[in-house]
Parts: sequence; structure tokens; C-alpha cells
Amino acid sequence: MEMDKLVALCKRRGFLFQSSEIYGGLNGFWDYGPLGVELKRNVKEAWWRDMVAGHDDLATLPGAPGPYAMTGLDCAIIMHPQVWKCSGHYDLFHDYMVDCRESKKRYRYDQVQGRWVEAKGQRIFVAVPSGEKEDEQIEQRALKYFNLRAKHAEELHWDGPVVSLTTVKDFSQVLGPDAKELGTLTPPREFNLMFKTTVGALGGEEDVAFLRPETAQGIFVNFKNVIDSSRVRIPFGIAQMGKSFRNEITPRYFTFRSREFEQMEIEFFCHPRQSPEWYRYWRDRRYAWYVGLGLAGERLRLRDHSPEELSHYSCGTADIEYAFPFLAKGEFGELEGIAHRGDFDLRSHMEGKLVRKGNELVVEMGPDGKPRHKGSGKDLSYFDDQTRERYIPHVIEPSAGADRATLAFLCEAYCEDKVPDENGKLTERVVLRLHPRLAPIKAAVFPLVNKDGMPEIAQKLYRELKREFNVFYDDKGAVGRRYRRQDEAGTPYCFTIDGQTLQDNTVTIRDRDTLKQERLPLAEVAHRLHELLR
RNA sequence: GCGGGUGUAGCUCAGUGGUAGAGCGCCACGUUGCCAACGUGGCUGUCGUGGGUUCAAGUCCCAUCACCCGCUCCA
Repeated sequence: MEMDKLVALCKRRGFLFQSSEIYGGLNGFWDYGPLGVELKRNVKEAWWRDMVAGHDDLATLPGAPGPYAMTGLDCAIIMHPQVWKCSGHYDLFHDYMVDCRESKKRYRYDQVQGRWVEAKGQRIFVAVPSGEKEDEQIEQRALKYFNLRAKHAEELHWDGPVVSLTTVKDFSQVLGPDAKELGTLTPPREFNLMFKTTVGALGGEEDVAFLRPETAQGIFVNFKNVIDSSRVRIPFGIAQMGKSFRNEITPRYFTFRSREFEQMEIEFFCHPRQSPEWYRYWRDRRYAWYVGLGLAGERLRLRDHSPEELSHYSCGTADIEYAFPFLAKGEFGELEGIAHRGDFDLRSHMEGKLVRKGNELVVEMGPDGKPRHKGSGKDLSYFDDQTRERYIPHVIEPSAGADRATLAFLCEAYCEDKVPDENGKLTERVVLRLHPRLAPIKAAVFPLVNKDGMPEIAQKLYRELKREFNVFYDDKGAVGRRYRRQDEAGTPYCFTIDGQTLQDNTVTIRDRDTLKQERLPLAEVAHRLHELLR
């Protein structure tokens, strides 16, 4: 499937529009149209129902170590700036970058390493991107620059150890990591990956706040509130859906990498001893969720991260990925990450921003010997009344992208097939084979023709169904055309009132995927639709 | 941020300096008896945006915005 065709369909049928389109659009922002808003709502509602509202607190679900509770939360998008300092986002999202005019490459300012060297009467700073065997790389680059053979390496006079580019004031004598000439690096420029805003009408620098780059932190900072107010006991999860914002350098791939996006996140709190089991449970449970809603083919995969890939605080992470059509063959894009985060988050908000030291997480210290970012100082540990044990819970985080899931469902659903026309000749058809739970319109109601009382009966059925379902009434043009229009919108069922209805009160139900038609009594339509949408 | 490509009707696209086009869709009326292709009529455009060159610009030049591809980035 070519992505262009899906993008065109999304626009034509009102799934997705470019944001602010009449003013030329805005990079990285998208609007959901009349059909898109229903689809995305259905994705989110399916998630909330399956994970939270419909969760059985009493049962031990297949694969789970035991019963658990689920509860929800809806936090403010703007939180105290200290939240982001302790979570690590402030430092990580606050990068300085340098560009190379010659190689057109971009580097993190603080990650470029290099060493001063003098030869042939010239003193230059030889840079390499941080990595392995920096010394070796630097020497090779220096030899090459001065046009020396390896056996003449002693002509290179090193001045000091390998240091960061941040120690260099003037870049005119710097040999960039991929450059052949000196002085090709631009001055460092600040990249704010968090959206900055100001709280209060007169706000100055000290009133700076950030739009949240993830919903998770709102859950951590409310952990104690939920414990104290809801009688939940560990193990339990807190779920939240909502907008997040990241000032991506390169928004790309339709809605896949947007600057404003919606997340569906769970923070699941459990005893440290049980956390590996819960991690595996959530990984498999979340994968099965996508499969159940139609991403069943080879385009969906569950990928465990390799140890090198793991974040500094994580002891296990898996991605649920989808082979989006805009990616290169063999490449997958992330729909959801399931991370074992240990006690990193709760401890950070207690003690302050943490860093890894050996095998331990310790509070990162600033140059003044005090914590670089001070925590709340509140006790976020948990006391188990039954075992008389106090501990900081470990956290399993299934973090999903609502827009990415919506896009994946659209990509998977898009299908061009051939169906017979009135003469039995095969004609092209565009159909969205969306799972009935996700379909924006659940059913359409048609009078076969606009006479003999058919419209009256059809309208009555439409009104009855509309009370419970998003249904659509259409009496325009030939009925075949109406079926095709619904196919493009992904509507799974069509009910048609025809001549026979007038005699025996039965209607036809037409299936989007098989095109099969079946008669059923008018009075049973609502009941049947209920069953089909389950 | 860099390089390449693209931008014309709701959609897909034609239009190589001289009156703005086609197909599909959409709307109305008629027709209608189950899978888009019946008839008649109709609506649709600051040619992405802003400047410039020219008697004349959709077309040439400059800038800018957006989308696609490749770098870069992606806790």
C-alpha cells in the first residue's frame, strides 16, 4: 500500500487534515476531521475500557501473577517545573547542538570530544563524536590532517587530555568530527525539546513552565494521593490518557512524529520481587490488545530491547512496533513501549534527580555539592499492612501513542480489492477494514429506493439505532454507490429496507468485508448490532 | 537545521510567457428493486503565500510556508 493513497483518503473523507491548513499549515501538527475524531475516540475508549473501566479487580487474568486493581487519573498538562528537572527531562531535553557546514552533520555539543595537538607549526583541536577508542580516532584524524604517516606520529605534540568541545571557546581551529577543513562548526545553538511557556500574565524567566512531554510524571507525583484516597493496594495500576508535547527537530511521516500528540499510559506499581513477572505480563497483554483489534499480521511485532539499548534506569523494555508503509522495508515504528522502570521515578521525586553510578542510582550532585535538582522530600514509599513491610514500589510502564495506534489501524485497514458490479464484472474498490469496535460509523441505513414507504421505515430504524450507535442515513443515488461510500469510511454494516420489508418486516444486513447479505427481522436489528460490535 | 523533489477545483492530475482545464467527487431534479460507470442541469479556483522581472506570469527570478525522499534527531 502506498502511503499517498491513505493520506489522500484521510483528507478526502475527513479523517485527518493538516493543522491551520488555510494559513499554509504548521509543521508537526494535525487535526482530526469528522471521521477521524470518531476513530481516535474509539481507539482511546477501547483502551480505557479494556485496561481500566472494564478491568476485573477480583480475577487473576491469564498470565498475571495475581489479581490487581486499575484506576484512572487526568492530570494538568502544565506542572511544577521541578517535576521535569527531577524526572530528567529538563536536562535531557535541553540540548545544545553544533552543525558542521562542510559535512552537514549535527552533533550534540556536549558529546563531541577532542584533543589539542600541534604539528608543523600549527595548533588545532581534533574532534570526534564520543564513542569507543577516541584516542585512536583522534590520532588517525590528526595524522591525516597534517598529512603524516603513522611512523611519524611522534611529530604530533599533544596538548592535554581528551576534553569536551564545551571547553573550546573559539571554533576557528577546530577540525569537526567529519570535516576535512578547520572551522566548519557553527556556534552551539540551543534546542528546547520541551515547549516552554509562561505562567501568569507578567511572567518573566522565573515563571517559566513547560508543556508536559509525557503524561507519566503526572501519575508519579499523584501516587500518594491515589493511595491515600482510593483504598487501592499494591499491586495496582494508574492509567491516564492525554496530550503531550515535544518540540521534535524533524516532525515527519504524517502523524507518526507530531509535536502535539496523545498518549495512553499506565504506571503499574508492584513489589520489587514480583516486578519481572508483572513486566512480562504487561508486555504480552499489551501486544495481544493490538492483535485483538486487527493488527494481527506480520506488520506487528514485539521486540525486546537488547541490554545496550536499555535506558540507564531500566531493567527491561520491549517495544510493540508496526511496519508502517512510509518506513523503509524491514523497518518498524514504535507504537508502544513497555518499560520496567524499577523505583527510579518515585525515588527521583523523593530524593532528586538520579544518575547511575556503577550498579546504583544516586542523587546527581551539582558543582556546589548539593543535589543538582532537589526532589520533593515527600515519602513516596508504600507500607504493606499485611506483611508489615515498607518499600518503594517498582513500576512497569506500558506507554502507548494514541495517534500512532490510530495511524497503524488506518494503515492496516486500508485495502483495495475487486468486487463484482451489477453485471458481475470485477471493479476496483477502496475499503477500510477497520475492526467494528474502531469503525467511526457502526452502520448505515438505506431505503433501497425512495418510494413505497421505504424511506419512512428506514428513517424510523435510523432514529432507533442512533440512540445507541453512531449510524448514518443515506438515500442518495444508487444503493451500490452508497455501499461503496461506506466501505471507504470503514463502516462495517449496512441495513437496507427493500420491497420485502413492506411485506414481512425483514431487512438486509450487508457485511463490508464479505459483501454477503442476510435477512433479519427489523425488530432484531439493534440487538444484532450490539452483538456484532462486542 | 542541510540537500533533492513537489505544491493548479473537494480528490487525482494536465496545462513550457498570451482568456483557467479534464476525470472523478459533490449538489438539484428525474429515473431506480442490491454493489461506484442512467439522463438533464448546477456549484467549485487569490494556480501554497509574499515580493520581483515583463505590455502580459500558473509558467521566469527571489524569499517564505507546507508535504514527500535522503541526512540529522528520536530520553
